[in-house]
Amino acid sequence: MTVDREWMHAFFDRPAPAVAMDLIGAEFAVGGVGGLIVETEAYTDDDPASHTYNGQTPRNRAMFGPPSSIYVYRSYGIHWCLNFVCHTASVVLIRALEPLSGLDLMRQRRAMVNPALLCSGPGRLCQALAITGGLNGLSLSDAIFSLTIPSKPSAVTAGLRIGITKAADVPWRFGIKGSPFLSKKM
DNA sequence: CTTTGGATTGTCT
DNA sequence: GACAATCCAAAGA
Repeated sequence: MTVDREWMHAFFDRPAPAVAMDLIGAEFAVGGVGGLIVETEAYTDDDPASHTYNGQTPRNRAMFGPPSSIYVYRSYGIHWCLNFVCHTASVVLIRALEPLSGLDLMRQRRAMVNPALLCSGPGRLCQALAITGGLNGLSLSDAIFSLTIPSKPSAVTAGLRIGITKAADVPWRFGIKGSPFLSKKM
């Protein structure tokens, strides 16, 4: 257990783009509900598109937490978005999962049947996994979470981040090209 | 105190 | 493709 936590800390204590790339293909679940991470985005501390760009505030406080903790924020007043904290106030936004376990619960929470629509977007994924602001700041080593990094790296494609206006030219979106579970084609 | 603008999604045309 | 829904932190006055 201690080993797991330390390994996880080391994995996340690196620049966000590297972590974002290595998370593709990882298996992530909350309370046994989850799947394979197929899409991520990186935000760094000196990134104009990042919530940390203007320093620490009450909202982004969790982004300054230890590596392997999580940052959850509300988007457009409606949705929640999940981030994994990396080195120095940089984070990885989890944008899409390929559902593997707990499909029935996901369908119930999302009021959707099509598996391609259950977790294909940051807001959808949080709804399917029941992630809310109440989990903000928790550690991924907490018992309700499970995260398994594959021994073999996946074939990862990089592209431009989605839905932002600042620093929109940085290729820090990562994903599995051709996956039907992406929020948007790569 | 007031205004502004989203790291989105579902629905309608 | 266009747009409304709906919250609240951040910034400005």
